[in-house]
Amino acid sequence: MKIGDLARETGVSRRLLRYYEEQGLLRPRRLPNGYREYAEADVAGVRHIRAMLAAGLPTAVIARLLDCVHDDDSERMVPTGCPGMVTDLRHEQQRIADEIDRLRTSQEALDSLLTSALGGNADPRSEPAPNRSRGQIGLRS
DNA sequence: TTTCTCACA
DNA sequence: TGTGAGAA
Repeated sequence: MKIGDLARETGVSRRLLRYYEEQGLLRPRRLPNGYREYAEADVAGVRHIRAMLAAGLPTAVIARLLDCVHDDDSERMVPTGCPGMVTDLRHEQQRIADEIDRLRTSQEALDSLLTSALGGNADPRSEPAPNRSRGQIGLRS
């Protein structure tokens, strides 16, 4: 199938499908006219890519893990297991945990600043944010 | 319709 | 990570 067909079947834009190829996530063969020719299995492949991206995995890792999963009867992505797969996933798990720690530290610093700014108000996150939308888009009439 | 590339958020 | 535009 051509790129437009795959885009229609998966709901992923043609532009994004080309981007996935560029990142090594899809390997369509080429027709003599240069057009990409995708296999039926690429429909599931795109679903797997979306699922892994949603799990926070970077494309470089997804490229390695893509051959380590398959679909069960109900189109659920299940790992088949590859050497290094668990290591990769654990590493990503740790990276995300570190990122959460970093964000929590930022949040605490901002909470502290806001607490000072509000003069000791109990919960710095309870104060409504200032309304910056007035006089901007969407209000013409 | 599709390709590729550059620029950008 | 993902998009838009432009030229072929």
